[in-house]
Amino acid sequence: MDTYENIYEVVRQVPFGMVTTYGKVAQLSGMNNARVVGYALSVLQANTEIPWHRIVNRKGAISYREGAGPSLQKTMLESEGVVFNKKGCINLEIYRW
DNA sequence: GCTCTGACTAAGA
DNA sequence: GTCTTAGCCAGAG
Repeated sequence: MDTYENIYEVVRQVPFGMVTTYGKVAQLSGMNNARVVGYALSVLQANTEIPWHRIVNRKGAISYREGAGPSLQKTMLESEGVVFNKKGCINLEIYRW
């Protein structure tokens, strides 16, 4: 459990209206493995306090099981003021934490 | 204890 | 810019 605790801690530090990448979280959490970060978020519950929707892949695109249902995450990010481009990707130049 | 899979990333083509 | 290959660590079988 302590393994993912670092990851959750990092994600929780992401400010409102910003996003970060799996690699960044992995590096900050000391995991150095983006896949584990994704796995850690996958075991999170919907009523969690962790802003998992602020985590995107390196392209800035939504990742919720590779296109399983990104509409929810996109909506939540838009509610925070995050803007998506035509490809449905976030401008990491602006919103990257 | 070994093998496969996985919300990924970096490097090469 | 996109596609492919290799690598990383942690769970599930």
